Amino acid sequence: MGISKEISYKLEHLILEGGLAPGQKIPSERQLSTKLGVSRSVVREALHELQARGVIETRHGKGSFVASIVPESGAQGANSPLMYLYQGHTRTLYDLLEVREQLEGQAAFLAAQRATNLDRHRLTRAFRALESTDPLSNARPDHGFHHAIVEASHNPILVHILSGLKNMMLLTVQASVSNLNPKEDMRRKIMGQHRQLYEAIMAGKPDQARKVATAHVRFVRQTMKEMEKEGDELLRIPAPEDLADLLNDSGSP
Amino acid sequence: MGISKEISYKLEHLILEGGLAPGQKIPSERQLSTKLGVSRSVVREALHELQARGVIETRHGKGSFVASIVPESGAQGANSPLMYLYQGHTRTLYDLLEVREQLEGQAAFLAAQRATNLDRHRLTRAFRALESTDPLSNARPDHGFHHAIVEASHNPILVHILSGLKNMMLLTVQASVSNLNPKEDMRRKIMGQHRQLYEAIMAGKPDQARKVATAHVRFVRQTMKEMEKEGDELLRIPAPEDLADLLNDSGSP
DNA sequence: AACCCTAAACTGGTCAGACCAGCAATAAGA
DNA sequence: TCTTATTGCTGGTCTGACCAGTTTAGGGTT
Repeated sequence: MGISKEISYKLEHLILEGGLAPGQKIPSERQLSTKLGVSRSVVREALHELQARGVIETRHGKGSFVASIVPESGAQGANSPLMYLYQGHTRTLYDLLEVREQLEGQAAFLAAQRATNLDRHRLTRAFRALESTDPLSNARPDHGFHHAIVEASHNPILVHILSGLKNMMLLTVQASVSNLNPKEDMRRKIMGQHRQLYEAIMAGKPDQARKVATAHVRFVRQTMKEMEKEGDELLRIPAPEDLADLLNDSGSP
Repeated sequence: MGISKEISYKLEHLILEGGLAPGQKIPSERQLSTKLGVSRSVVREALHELQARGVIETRHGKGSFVASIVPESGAQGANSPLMYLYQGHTRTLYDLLEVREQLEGQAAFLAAQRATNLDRHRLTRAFRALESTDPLSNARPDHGFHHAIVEASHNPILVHILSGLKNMMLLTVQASVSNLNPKEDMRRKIMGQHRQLYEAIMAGKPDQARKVATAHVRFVRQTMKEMEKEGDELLRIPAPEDLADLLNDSGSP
């Protein structure tokens, strides 16, 4: 394997094994290059890879630091390959919701079929919390409600995938949810959908639960699509159109 | 933002937006550097980042290629938390197929909607390969066929999730498919389902495609109720070297 | 003509040294 | 003492060279 990979592997291993604590500064590129006996290019690429994976953070003029392994979200889905891949891309949101539509539907279906008394109790509590929430900070209860449904499906695979997707959504367009709800009209509709979903599951009607759940996600996706007109210049980057032919003209013999 | 980040973002954006298909070769570093007006170092670091994220694969002397996220490379998907958790447990298979049922259905639906000519060509080739296969070694063509469908859906999230699930299935009960097919009766039924699925997608009938796909997975799940297999393989980790002191001795003034 | 082998001409991988830009501590001047 | 300019760190970019795999086109040889 390439030297670069070896270096990045060594560093990552060191960091993860506890040799370097989060927040700690790692040696400068020039120091590493001399000490490791490789060129600075190699060190840079290795660091760049670690940076891309979220292991370290680099600041111009200061140095590189071990990333503070972050927050409370837990290790499980946070550093999935999916995470790194798509966050920040607008279209990702639609892809995400396209998948979620099916999975939430299935989760609701199974939940209506297999929910135990404990599940129903949790679900009810989550639903009540959802009802008595001010429109602004309702990202958390919404998450809790859907999560309760998924767990009631008793399918751990489903739980994992959906929690991963949910995390990705939060990273991709965190603001969109809070942008969507404030409109009183929207909020009422979503509230109604949640209630329908809740009642279908509690009544043990799988097919209806699926129908309502998919419709709910589809509704969110469509209204979110309409809102896209405005808004996001945040991560916008010069038009990729002229890049396309650039890439194409080398593909054909 | 650094130039490097912009470049990697541009390329990633292009790839995800479908400008570059999986497996396709991207221009050489030198070409990119001149066309984009930056140095080769920057291009290298950008590519390196994409490589670290699994978006592209790079081979010495050949070039860089858009990663067709799957099979034998398996570096990142293999050690997903999910892997360790569930492999070997029988029930996992049902959970897996319960989820797959929905996702394959959605993939077929989207494929019937959005397949390009190139997609149709690939799909046809995969289907032909599936037809002319002896029952024994048909795990690979089956994988190829379904993978072609998913990629035709043009939803990278779907591609990733399904490829992950497929890997898990392979680990969980790899032999099951080849145990299922040898029965001539089964094989013919599955063959018919594949043909129906193929034709629905090629004819551009989304709803029918979804129906057939979900029915197919459900059929497999139901007829697969007596399998139990093994599958144990882990990634070994090379011996870590003691450059810990190397890193430590630069931390103190 | 068909074959094999070698010599370019690609590709990515590494190296060296230079210069620019952000940052921080220190020395110089008020 | 306070302010300012210098100096010396840091990462970021550029250049041009060379090494190492891969492919391909020629040029023999049979």
